[in-house]
This record gives sequence, C-alpha cells and structure tokens, in this order.
Amino acid sequence: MTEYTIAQIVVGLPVEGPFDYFIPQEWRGRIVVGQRVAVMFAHVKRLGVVVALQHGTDIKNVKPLTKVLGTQPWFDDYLLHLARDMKKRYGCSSGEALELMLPKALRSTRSLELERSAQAVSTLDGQRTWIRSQNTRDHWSLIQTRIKEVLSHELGVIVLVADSAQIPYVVSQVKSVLPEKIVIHDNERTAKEELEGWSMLRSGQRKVIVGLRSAVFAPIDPLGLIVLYDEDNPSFREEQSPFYQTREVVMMRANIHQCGVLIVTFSSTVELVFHSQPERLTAVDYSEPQKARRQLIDMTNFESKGPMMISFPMRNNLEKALGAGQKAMIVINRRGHSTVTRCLFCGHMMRCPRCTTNLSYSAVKKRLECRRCFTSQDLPKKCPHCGKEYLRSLGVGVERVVQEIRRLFPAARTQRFDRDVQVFPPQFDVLVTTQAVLRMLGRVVVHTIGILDVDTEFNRADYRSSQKAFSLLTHLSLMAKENIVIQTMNIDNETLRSFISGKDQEFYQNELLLRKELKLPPYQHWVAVLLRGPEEKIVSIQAEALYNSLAENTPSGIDVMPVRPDGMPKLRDQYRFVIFIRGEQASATLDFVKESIGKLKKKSKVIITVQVDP
DNA sequence: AGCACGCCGACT
DNA sequence: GTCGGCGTGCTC
Repeated sequence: MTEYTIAQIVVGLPVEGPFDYFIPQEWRGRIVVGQRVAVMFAHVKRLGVVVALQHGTDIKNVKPLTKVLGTQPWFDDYLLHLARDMKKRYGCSSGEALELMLPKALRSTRSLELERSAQAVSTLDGQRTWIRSQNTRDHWSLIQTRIKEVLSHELGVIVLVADSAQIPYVVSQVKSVLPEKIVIHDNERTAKEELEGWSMLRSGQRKVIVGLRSAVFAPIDPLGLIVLYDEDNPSFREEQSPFYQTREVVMMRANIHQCGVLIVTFSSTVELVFHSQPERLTAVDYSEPQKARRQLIDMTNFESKGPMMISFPMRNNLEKALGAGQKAMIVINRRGHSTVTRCLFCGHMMRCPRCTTNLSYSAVKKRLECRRCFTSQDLPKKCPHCGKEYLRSLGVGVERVVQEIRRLFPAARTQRFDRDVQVFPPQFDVLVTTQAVLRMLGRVVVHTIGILDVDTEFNRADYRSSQKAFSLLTHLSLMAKENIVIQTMNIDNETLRSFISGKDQEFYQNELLLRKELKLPPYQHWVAVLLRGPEEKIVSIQAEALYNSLAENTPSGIDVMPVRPDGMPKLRDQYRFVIFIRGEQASATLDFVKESIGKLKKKSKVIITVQVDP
C-alpha cells in the first residue's frame, strides 16, 4: 500500500470543508487523523485538523501542509465523532467544534510540545444515573463510590461543575476518597497550566478532571464516567457560538464512549425529565420530606398603598424569625438600587446611549449602569432633556431593599450579597440578596426566606422562564429551615401553586404539556437566526431578504416565523433582528436554514449567528 | 474570519 | 485617464 499524499483538513471557521492539502514527502506516514497541523488557508496561516487521508485529489491547486503540530494527534476517534455530533446539533462547523475542544494554548499554530501518547485498554459498560437530591451531602457517597469503581478499572472521570465558586467544594469531595492527583479546570488557570493538566490527562498520568463546562472536552481515553453536578444551572449553557448545552454534550460523549453518566440535580430541567427515558437514565432519590413551610402572599391586597416592597405578612414573618434570634434572607433578583431614573418634570428617561435600555442606579457605586453592556455614567444633577433638577430613581433593586430592611429592623445586622460583593458576609441577621446566593448552596441555611418579586421571573421573554423560576425557588428552599414566604400579584400562577404544595411532578407535567402544545423544545427545535449591525435599516432589509428566502421554499414540517426585533433590539450600538425557524429535527432544520443563509447575497456590516433552542 | 478581487468617485 | 474606497465572495 502506498503512503497517503493528501490530508483532508478542517479549520475553526464557519466553513465546513474539508479542504485537501498535499502532504510533503518528509511527513508521509507521520500524519494521522486527529493531527493538528498549520496550513495556509486563504493566504492566512491557520490551525487545521486532519480528518481524513487519501491517495489523490481532484482539486487543482492543492497547497502543501505548512507544519505538523505536536508529535501525536490530539484528537482521537471519539472526539472527532463528538465534533460531528455537535455540528449536527448546533450548526457550527466540525472545525469550530474541534477548536473548542483544545486547551487555549493549542488553538494557535505555535507549536508547544508537552504531549505524550495514551494507551487505551479496558471498558466498563456505563451506568446512567440521575440523582435527585434535596440534600447537598447525601449524594456524595454514591458519587464517590462510582468514581472509585471506575478508577479501579483504570478508566478516567470527568466531573463538571457549573460555577467556579463550587469548584473547591466539589474538589474536596472528590479528593477525599482518591489517592490520585486530579486536574482542576477553572478560569483561574493560565493557558500553560491548562495545557499541562490536559496533557497529563491525554497521556494517562492523571485520570480525573474536575472543572467548568469546557472540561467536557477533556482528552480522556478510556473514559469511564462523566458527572454533571447541578444539571439545571444556567451556566452549563455556552453563551457564545456554538452555544452548546453541556448536558447534551455529556450525553453525546457518553453515547460515543459508552461510558457511565451521573447527573446530580436539586431541581431538574424539564429537558432532562423529557430525555431521562430515551437516554435510559435510572433515577435515584435522596429526597427528604419538605422541611420549610411555603406560603404565598397575595400582593393585590396591598396595591393601594403605593410601591410596597415588604408587605405586612412578610414583615410579620421576618419579625418572628428575628425575634427568636434566627436569621432571615430576603431575595430580590435585581441588582442595583433602582430600575429606572426619570425626570419628574418632563418625563425624560435616562437610557443607555448604546443599548436604549433604561439605566439602573447603584447607590453603592453612585453611578447609573447599563445592565446590557455594563457601561456606567455619573448621575447628572439636572435632567439632560429639560435642565430641571427633578431626576428621580424609581423601581426596586437589592440596594434599595437593604435601606428598607434597615429602616424596618434597625437593630438587626443587615447585609447585602450580590454579584458585586466579593466576600460572603460572615455575620448577619438579615441577608438581602439576588440569585447570586445560590453559589452558597450547602453552606448557608437561614430560618426564613422572603422572596419579594417572583413575578418578574415569570415575565421574562424566555420560554424557560417558568422552569428557571421553579428552579430558583427549589434551590432557595434548600437554604430555608422553617419558612419560605413569596410575594406575588399572580396568586393563581400554576408554577407557584405547584411549588407551594411541593408537587414537583405536577410542575413537570404541566410544563411539558405546555411545551408540547406550543411546539417548543424539547418537543420541537427552534433555530434562532440573529442578524446584527450598526445600521438598523440595513440589518432589517437583510433580515427581510433572508426571511423571504426561507419562506419561499420551506420544506414540510418546518415553520418560519416572521422577522422581529430581538429581545435586546439594540445592544452596544448594534441593531438586532431575529428570525425563528421551528422544526422536528435540529439537524434538518439547521441544514435548511444554513442553505438559505449560504444563498443570501450578504450585506457587509451585518453579522449573522445561528443558535439552536435559545 | 480575513484577504484579494472588483467596480464606482476624487485626483495628477 | 489612474488610485483607492469598501462591498462581495472564496478559501483546498
């Protein structure tokens, strides 16, 4: 058999390829599938990955490979397979998926030698377990047992954690039963440290990685188990293209490696409930009888009294807890002091010049801040529109609630905790907090939790808002010993009712039924095409052109929704429009959408991105 | 993504 | 008549 002369290469750009390159004589036999190489691609030197080898090509002007990077292929067949699955599910190119799987230090064409070869041996038929836990401690012994068992078969383990604040805790739990050294993957690590860790996994010197979502791509073979801890944490979704959902990638990888899966939830996503049967997950319950009393306060009873943040029943509950020398927590899921600042004389609203969103005022920072682009400005003395000194900040944020609690309970030690606070307050009687407190799950328990404004959680323009609200409430309930008190204007809200009565199954049934009726994920897939650019008119015209192309030749089973402004119609000086396309299968819908985008006569200054199940 | 090729306005 | 503006499209 003659040696291969042509390597098929993919690159980390939104073009699928693959592209043929000539293998110079000297490298024949050394080049294998999964190898990182440098290639001249459109006159630019780029990282490429060999995905196939062949003896010849029909392409006229094949260029030679520029360089071979690394002595061993980084990607094994499992990871190459995973890249193809991600392409089908998320509409990225294989090359983009592969680039995502590399440690940052290897994403350029600079060569860095730290690699050694792996040797694969045994396999273990993977058990797929879904631990439903209401106690942060109980499930660890099962996780530890499973990890030990997998390691005794010389197989590797990936433990995925949503939030870097949880990593030290998870690491200590994993380490407590292991003699082995583990690799930690968080965003504190330098590119070099990251590469060292991943290289030790690839060579088999280390067998366990604990880390954030991108650790799901760790080069481990043989792989025995993937642990996904706190599955419904929103941080498991990548916010950038290719917008992958970690739970899905975990299942893809488990199907490829035939390895075990251990999903730990305090409150599951409806998507997990939906997929638990087809993915053959066996549920294990570590539930406890509901501890804290849950009650709703009907805020429509109090509406005549102005913007009352703390209703009388809420106040009574707090008084009772504090009177008994207990701690309380107030949750208001909005940062800053107030939500809008307007001139009482002319009605002018203070808005972000780049995003047209209302600016919120932070009394602590003494600045007006944009929640979208995070820029801030000083609060002007005079209204920029009419010049009168009547600017007032309205609406309630966590800082404002702190003031109110201090006024109501002057003797209590009241502390604030949100994303801006670096250190969790060591001592408090009342903690006023946003959902940032969920990072302290398992480490903070109070007598009474009061939730002030749950209604905004349901009013978000997001089909997952009920799911997210239910998840937030369930997580919070794990931090309450005695009492959970929720203020609402919507006393009949079904999700709230299910939560109050502790009927999780009822919530999932209702939510899944609703998703099915509205043809929402997980029953159907929604592809969102976002078009953005600095000139509103141009973006809008481009969006309409794409819509016309999509609507013209829509395959059966696929629905194209009209163009509409995005949920953030303007962000950082860019106007945003979105087209939703709904279909039964993600891959077929994506193929159709990408074909139309490909045919589109593209306007410059319009950036198009595709997201599946946003 | 980036870079070259290409087709219309202000210059020697 | 040419230089260069950026808009359009391809990359083995």
